[in-house]
Amino acid sequence: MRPKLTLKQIARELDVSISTVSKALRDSSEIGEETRKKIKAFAKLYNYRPNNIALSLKNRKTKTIGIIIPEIVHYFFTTVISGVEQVANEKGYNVIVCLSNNSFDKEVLNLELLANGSTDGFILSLAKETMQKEDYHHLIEVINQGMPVVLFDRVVDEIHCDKVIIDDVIGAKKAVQHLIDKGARKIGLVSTVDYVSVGKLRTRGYLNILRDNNFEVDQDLILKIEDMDNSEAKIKEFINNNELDAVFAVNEHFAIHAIKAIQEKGLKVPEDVSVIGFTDGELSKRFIPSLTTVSQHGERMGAEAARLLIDKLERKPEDEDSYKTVIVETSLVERNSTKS
Amino acid sequence: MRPKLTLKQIARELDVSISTVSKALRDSSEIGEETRKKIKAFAKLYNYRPNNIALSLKNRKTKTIGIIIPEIVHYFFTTVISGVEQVANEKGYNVIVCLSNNSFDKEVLNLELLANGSTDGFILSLAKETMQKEDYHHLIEVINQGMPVVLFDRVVDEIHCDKVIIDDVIGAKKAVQHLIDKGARKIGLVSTVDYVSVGKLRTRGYLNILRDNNFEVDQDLILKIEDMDNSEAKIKEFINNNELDAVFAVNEHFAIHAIKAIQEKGLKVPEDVSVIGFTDGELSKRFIPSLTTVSQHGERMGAEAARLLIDKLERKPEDEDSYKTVIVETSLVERNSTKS
DNA sequence: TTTCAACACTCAAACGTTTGCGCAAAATAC
DNA sequence: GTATTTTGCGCAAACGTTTGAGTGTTGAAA
Repeated sequence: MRPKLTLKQIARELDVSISTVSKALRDSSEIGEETRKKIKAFAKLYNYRPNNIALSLKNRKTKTIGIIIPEIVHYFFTTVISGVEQVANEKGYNVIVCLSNNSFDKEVLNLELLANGSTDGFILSLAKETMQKEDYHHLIEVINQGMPVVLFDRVVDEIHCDKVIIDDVIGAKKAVQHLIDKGARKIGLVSTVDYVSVGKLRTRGYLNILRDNNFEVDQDLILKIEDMDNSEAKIKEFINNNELDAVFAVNEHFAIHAIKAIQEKGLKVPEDVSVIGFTDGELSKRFIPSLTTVSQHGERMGAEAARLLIDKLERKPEDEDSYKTVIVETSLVERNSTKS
Repeated sequence: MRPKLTLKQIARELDVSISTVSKALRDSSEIGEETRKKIKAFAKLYNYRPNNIALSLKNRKTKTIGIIIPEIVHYFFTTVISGVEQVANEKGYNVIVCLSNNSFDKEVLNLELLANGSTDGFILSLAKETMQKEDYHHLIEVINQGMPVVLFDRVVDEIHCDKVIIDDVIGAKKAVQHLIDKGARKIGLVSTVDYVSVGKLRTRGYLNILRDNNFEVDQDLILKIEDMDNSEAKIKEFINNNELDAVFAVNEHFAIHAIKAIQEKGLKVPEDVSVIGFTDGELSKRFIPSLTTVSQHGERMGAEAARLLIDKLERKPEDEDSYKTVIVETSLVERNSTKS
């Protein structure tokens, strides 16, 4: 077990100075042909690699970007990570992933950790708890210190920075319009409570498109789920108490629970009731019937976020610094839970 | 936008030396009461946080562990990350996640990156391509340089280090025995090609338990899938060409394709044919019928791996260094794809 | 009055790099 | 043979931190 080689060791071994070694390895013309060759040969033989930490300290940048997500066991977020990773690697950046587990405290902790030199900037989706508390000072503090931040998916207006979001309203409209086009008249909505911004926006899309089509809005056809744990029961009750011919659910899980409930009620999907979900995951593809969904293209979102961040990192200090908001378009993926 | 505060700046501002500031903040008794208070107050006011990079360089450790996984859009791996993260955070470690995307070259790249000072050690599951090539010199090199490594799930004997695996053979036996107990006689196996170690081991479990029960092994009842892309078609063909009363699949996807094929053939699950999968994910829980599976407890594996790694990191140099292999037990989760 | 310890603080080295500058010797010019 | 340039290399500072050793002042014991 030989320990890691440093410039100092090479210098001692070859009886030259540290700077000579450094310069030789970087092909400086200051160093003579012969010495240079000798040093490079030695370095290659013993597989010298510069120490990243020392480089980071010297250069005052780490070539690392952080990403903090609310939960990793979640298809959408993994696709985002995947997108971030691809772009980052392409541009020579490293990715460090942290999980907030939807906890405010853990988000703060992670932020502190990443902000104290470990990363050059980061990409973040807010924890649920943070959005409830509406306490963003930790993020604002970090941004004020000059650390570039890109928010994605779960964003708020109070934080000024680059953002990547989807057109939740438009996505929802597309979905509901599709249901209407296929003949649906009584369309149920299964959403989340309003402090989850995506729930609010998708609900707005639903309402808007109903109005656009001169449909009446019936509040009884709208279910807002507070607690994920009893969502299954709530949805079942909702389905049983209403005569619907279509359901728009703001995520995969709700959609699947709806389908289950519909089938248990003795009705058929999509013959009797059509169902559309939001977020395109494994589940949507593999479920029987496979789910028609609004795909949010997580990978593209991650890629956009990474591009925004790296652009900011590599721009000259204050070259121009307005904050951009990139909207990644959703698309309707038609499968078997809606009439074709 | 005020930039990050350093010891030097505090020192200049308060007209003391850098070391005084450092010592005051660390409550050294060398520093007088009054000065100490003044410095701490100032640091608190301006929210001073020591620079991680500088600390890493000084201490020669980063308090960061790396984890390299073949693909992140995969439920099992995300649960492993989740487990690693929990234990790491508990012990004050940071986690940096890299993806090899099952590519040998990217695995090597990631390894180099993480090994050059960015992390104190890492946790890795081998890329498929690496296992095909059977080329492990990059890992062996890193281990020889004294970097602690823990391998999980996809491991090989050629690499000497700590390992966390599941009892694939036993898990498969449990599954097949369960099928036999429920009366199955013609049990099909849907597995992967043998260079994927888990495929090989689960196949072995299947074969062993058939022998233990004095069943004949019929090679026609064994399907080995090479290419994920055409797995659906292959499985359909397999199901159609054989009269089975049960199927054991080595992962969720294969299991679901099997169920689809069975249903399309006009048979019912579990009444006519029982199906058991391996790996317990979202899909298994939510599919209709929900899947009976062998759960591999990814979270527990991640936690174990992190514990092994951190133990090694915090042990005195060469306190004792044998390599351990931890086996995380699988358990059979009975749901609705098998007879009860 | 001298001696010495205690106190409160500063210096400087170290972690592993990079890089502008300086300096000697060799090579060229006059 | 002297003056100047070129060549080849080393010194030292810097990034931000920690820490043992050193220093100067004070106060008390001898």
